[in-house]
Amino acid sequence: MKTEIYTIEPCFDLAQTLDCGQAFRWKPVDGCENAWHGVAYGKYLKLEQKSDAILLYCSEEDYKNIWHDYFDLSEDYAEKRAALSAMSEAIREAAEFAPGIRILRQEPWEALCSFIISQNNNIPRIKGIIERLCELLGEKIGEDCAGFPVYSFPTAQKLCEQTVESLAPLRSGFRAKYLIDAAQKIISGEVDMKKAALSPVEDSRKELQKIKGVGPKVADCALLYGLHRTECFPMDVWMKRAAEVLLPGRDPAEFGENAGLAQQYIFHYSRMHPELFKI
DNA sequence: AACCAGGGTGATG
DNA sequence: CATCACCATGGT
Repeated sequence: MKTEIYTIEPCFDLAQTLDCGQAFRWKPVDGCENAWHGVAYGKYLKLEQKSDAILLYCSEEDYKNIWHDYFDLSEDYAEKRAALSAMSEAIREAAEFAPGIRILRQEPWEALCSFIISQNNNIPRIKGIIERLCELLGEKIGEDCAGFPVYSFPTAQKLCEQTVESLAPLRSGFRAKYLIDAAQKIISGEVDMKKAALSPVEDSRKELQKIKGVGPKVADCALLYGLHRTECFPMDVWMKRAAEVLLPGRDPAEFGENAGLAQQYIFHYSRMHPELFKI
């Protein structure tokens, strides 16, 4: 039962949201940035960018149960953008450059794994490792619009049963042992993502950092993208450089509940203007 | 408290 | 073709 659902949302651009480094399983269809497809919550979705709307190819039920929340469509991004723009000229300009960025509500476990994989790594390779991880240990849930098989993201239980050797096909290098440690601690309950979702953010960070391979940066990414802790402002090498130039003397904490969105605006803007940050 | 390895790939020159 | 860098972290 395929349905077409339109969402008329002024601050929602597919390319800006799906290719800004927060999620790794979305691909342009036929290399054309007007249509995208990917997998989340065990479901395949294809979407198209229209001039004044986004078209989702999914059932009404999936839209209500999954995609509306996944794309954070209850939130008013125009308002968030205005609030952030008022706080910093650089953020105003970065947000104007990509006003259609939204913070996705990804699955906590998937976000945690994705950002463990992301450490000291480049985006094309991160995507490759995650794709191989899903092919190796995920469930086949169907076929995409081109007829290729589609796999869900593997469960913690499935990953828990692996060894560094069995994960060799991922070519994830030293990160394999971190993935296994994460799965073991989630399954044993030693690390509780539900708790991390609700605790004061310093406690949430500490909770996730019990996992080997999870430091402050990876914890912040898992919190922001997986648990929607939007006060988190993941600070990596890129962001440090960008912040020196664009936000000198500013503390990300100033941006409050919208710090994570500010980070995405700045991160995306910096990646698209690398010439500004050459030493 | 500095420093270095880990693995493979993209980017740069 | 060689070298560097990489959405960091753990270990020494």
